[in-house]
Amino acid sequence: MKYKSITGMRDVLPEEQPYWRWIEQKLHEITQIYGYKRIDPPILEETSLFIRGVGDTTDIVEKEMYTFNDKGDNSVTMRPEFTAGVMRTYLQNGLHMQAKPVKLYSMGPVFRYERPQAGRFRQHTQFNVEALGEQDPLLDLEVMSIAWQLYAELGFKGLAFQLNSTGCSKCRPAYIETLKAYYQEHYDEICDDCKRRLGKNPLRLLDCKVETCQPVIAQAPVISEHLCKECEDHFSTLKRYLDKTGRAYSVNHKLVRGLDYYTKTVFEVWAQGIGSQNAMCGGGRYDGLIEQLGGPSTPGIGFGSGIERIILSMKEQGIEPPALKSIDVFMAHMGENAKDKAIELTFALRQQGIPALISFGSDRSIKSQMKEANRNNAKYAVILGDQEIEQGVAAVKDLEEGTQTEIKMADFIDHFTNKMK
RNA sequence: GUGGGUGUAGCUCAGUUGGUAGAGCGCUAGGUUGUGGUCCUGGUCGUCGCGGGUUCAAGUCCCGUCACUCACCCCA
Repeated sequence: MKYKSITGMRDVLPEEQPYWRWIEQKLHEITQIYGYKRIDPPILEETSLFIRGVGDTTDIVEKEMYTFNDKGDNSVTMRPEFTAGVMRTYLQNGLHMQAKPVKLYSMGPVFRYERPQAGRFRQHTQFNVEALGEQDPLLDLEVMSIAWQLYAELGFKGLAFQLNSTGCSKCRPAYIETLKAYYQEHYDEICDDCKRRLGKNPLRLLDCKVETCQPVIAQAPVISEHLCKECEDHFSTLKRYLDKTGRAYSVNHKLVRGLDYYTKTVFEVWAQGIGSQNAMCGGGRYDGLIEQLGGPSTPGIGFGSGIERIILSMKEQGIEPPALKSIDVFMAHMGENAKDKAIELTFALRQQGIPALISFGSDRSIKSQMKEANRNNAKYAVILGDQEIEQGVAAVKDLEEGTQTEIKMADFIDHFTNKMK
């Protein structure tokens, strides 16, 4: 075999399509219930949009982007996430002039050049929900609830949010200084990765999985105790709203996010079956992002959810999607006259919206044609041979019951259209 | 970028102390005269990831390389 897929790129085979179909359908349904409208930004954007939007010191920007120069010598990048692109189209198309909040969702592929592993691919599919122009924690509740309701309706049990607040530009810098000072005191006790994080991304210190770092993390200052009044109020109100609506959550002081734009609320939903990549969705508030991108100061909140991860977890938990439409009629035939008639009838059925297959070739045994009907899970097999043509009938076998009857040719289409109603 | 594991038919895998390939599933044809799902029988399918080395002889040992996979990093 000469060609194979590129590392980290995955084929979605027919067997998996029912999962996709189902998730997409639920997503469209539920976003509509909450009044969110679909928006599709392009995959390719100016590279600087992501550098500015995601943060120039993040891993995503530093080493994971699919960036190249196009034929006009412009640096372009295949989106590594949705939010920056959605913000760009929000500003470019004047959505920020509309009544607030502006509530949007998207779905499509995103690209990150990472080493693939369970639940992590270089191309994966996200759906993304964004709500802009409102600082009320009610909006946090609403956005989080979309994820909640979607997973619940897909059949996930025991859902719970991981929840934290990462403060804002007023209170976070002071907390980070406190955290750094604490870690300086314990410098000899922490792992090499943490020594690096201390300089580059101190919030991630809390997230380290190395055994020897755990005692240090356990005693570390907790951000939710260092929030300003505004952030504190926001956080406690959100928790109250979550309680009120029965959304389970656990406050996770270690939950921090890798993108620079998050403020106040951050959350994830965890799931089983996706290896160590346990977040099925992740998101939070980004009250400074739009201004950062050159727009008017506008609060916002959103999340992304990886569809491949949802599917992995569904499989792990034995959640089956509804089957796609199955075949109703399989048309078997013997002889040229019968084949001509079979073609006519098959296409007439299809015209009526009845799923129908017809056997290919001309000299196949009835036996093998019946096997094919069975393999395709057809409900009925229609058998046409010289006898039937002569008598002006079609033999119809019910493959579930095993019974067989003859239908007059003149009644054939009506017979099936009535049956399939 | 770092570390562990694995690479044999379309799929899941077996291959014993080195002697030049097997099973199940699938696909296909049959089990008498035009009928499926169970059962039985036959058939189809492999440069044993790739390159080099040791050997009379390598799927089996050694080296390299690539790919896949799991984990770290990071993230959906």
